[in-house]
Amino acid sequence: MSKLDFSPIADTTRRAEIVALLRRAILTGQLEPGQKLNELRISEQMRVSRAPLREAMRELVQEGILASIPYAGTFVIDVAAKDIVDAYSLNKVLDDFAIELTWPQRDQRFFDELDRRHEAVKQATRSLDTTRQIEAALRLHGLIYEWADNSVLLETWQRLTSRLQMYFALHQRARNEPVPAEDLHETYVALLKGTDMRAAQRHAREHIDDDFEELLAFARGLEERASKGAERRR
Amino acid sequence: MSKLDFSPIADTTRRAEIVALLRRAILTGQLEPGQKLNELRISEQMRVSRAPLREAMRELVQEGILASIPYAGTFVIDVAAKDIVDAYSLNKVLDDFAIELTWPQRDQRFFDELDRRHEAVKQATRSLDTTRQIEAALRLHGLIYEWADNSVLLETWQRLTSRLQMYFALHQRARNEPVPAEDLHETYVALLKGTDMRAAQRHAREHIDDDFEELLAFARGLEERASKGAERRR
DNA sequence: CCTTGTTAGATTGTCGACAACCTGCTTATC
DNA sequence: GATAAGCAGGTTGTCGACAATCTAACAAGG
Repeated sequence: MSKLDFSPIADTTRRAEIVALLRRAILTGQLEPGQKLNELRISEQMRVSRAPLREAMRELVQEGILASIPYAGTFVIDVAAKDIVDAYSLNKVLDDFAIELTWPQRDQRFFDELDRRHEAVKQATRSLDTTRQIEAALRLHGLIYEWADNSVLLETWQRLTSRLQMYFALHQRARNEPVPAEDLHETYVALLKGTDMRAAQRHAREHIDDDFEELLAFARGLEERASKGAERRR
Repeated sequence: MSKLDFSPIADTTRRAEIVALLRRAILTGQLEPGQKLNELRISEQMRVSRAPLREAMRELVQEGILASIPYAGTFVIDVAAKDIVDAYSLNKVLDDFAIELTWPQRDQRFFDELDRRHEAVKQATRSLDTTRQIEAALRLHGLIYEWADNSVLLETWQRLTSRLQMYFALHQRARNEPVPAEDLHETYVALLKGTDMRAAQRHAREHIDDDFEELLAFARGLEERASKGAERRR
């Protein structure tokens, strides 16, 4: 009996690869909100028929980052200021819950992984690669969800994260300069290692509120652009 | 200028209809957990080609009630006891939040709608149609989410509800007798009309815990069947 | 000038057929 | 008899073509 246990091999369907490609394009902001996805054009670019592409798009619609209107087209979702407010306020509630569930389950492996991901954030920050920085920060943040041992909660957070990542990417793209925000994670990690759960929860809430103001101001700007930019869908 | 404003007309794609048909079959328990969906067979029964059927199935996979394994098939998700525990505990947290958001927005229209839905539950209970009873109860419960004015929260709850509905349907099917549970809703409605938000939240939590014990016991039974029932997938 | 009908082009939705893949059985080999 | 190779049937994944629908431009009529 071998000690080694293998993980399932990667999905080898075109569909899965298309999903990954499209998701990345959307979450990094390469595909802008409101933009229409032309099936024929994309399928030709990817050297793939429309069938797997369409199936991939259906998945992303359900994932909440694409929106489909029958016979009209499939579009990258529009980002309204209210959406960001909504997502953030729910995120706060979920954070609270995730910390509560994770708290009694913290062990050495948890702390190690926490450090590992924190390190990844620092490194990404140094590299000035904003996309990677966002991904790393979200991965750090996601640890409490992975550790909470509640599959429904984890899945819910991952859906929420897709949007948050999109919002952040747009934000970054608009500002076009990296954000430091390092020390915030420093205290976050420290509190998760500590003994005061309430303090950790409180910090998570406040931590969120910090970047929030800035992001929201940006969102209101987007809102104006979007209201008169319906014709951008082409 | 007419005062009447029209709502968007219904989706007329085959895909949308297939989604609705399949979802209903799953949520009412006509398609059992773990069961495999044969694309050719279903497409012939529905007199539809496989393309829209497959797209519909992709949507339901993302909705979390189907699971897909490449080149092996698409299956109705298995119901594990842990899933029910997870879904319920998250539901409690979301209820709390939904009540908090809805509370300051309650108005006459809210109370009217609350009564309307409560009445629908009573009527479904009298009719002994368990499926309709479940749907009515969930619709009553969903009002606080619709009123909370947080689209992300609403969407999250709807996803969660799909599963809860599936669990309930299985439960009912197994017991094969209707559940009264009327008075529980009576107090729930009364508290939502009252002035003590904390009391309403507390009741929502306890209300949930009530049916929960029973449902969980049932789930453990399912678990055993499922572990040796992988070959039921045909 | 405004409204309504028509038409052409482009795009999405659907179909039937083929290719890739998995599974179980049979057969061959030791 | 056990194991491995190979075949056959069935199912999923993908493709290219056709049908249904939408959009925008233009013409006709008031």
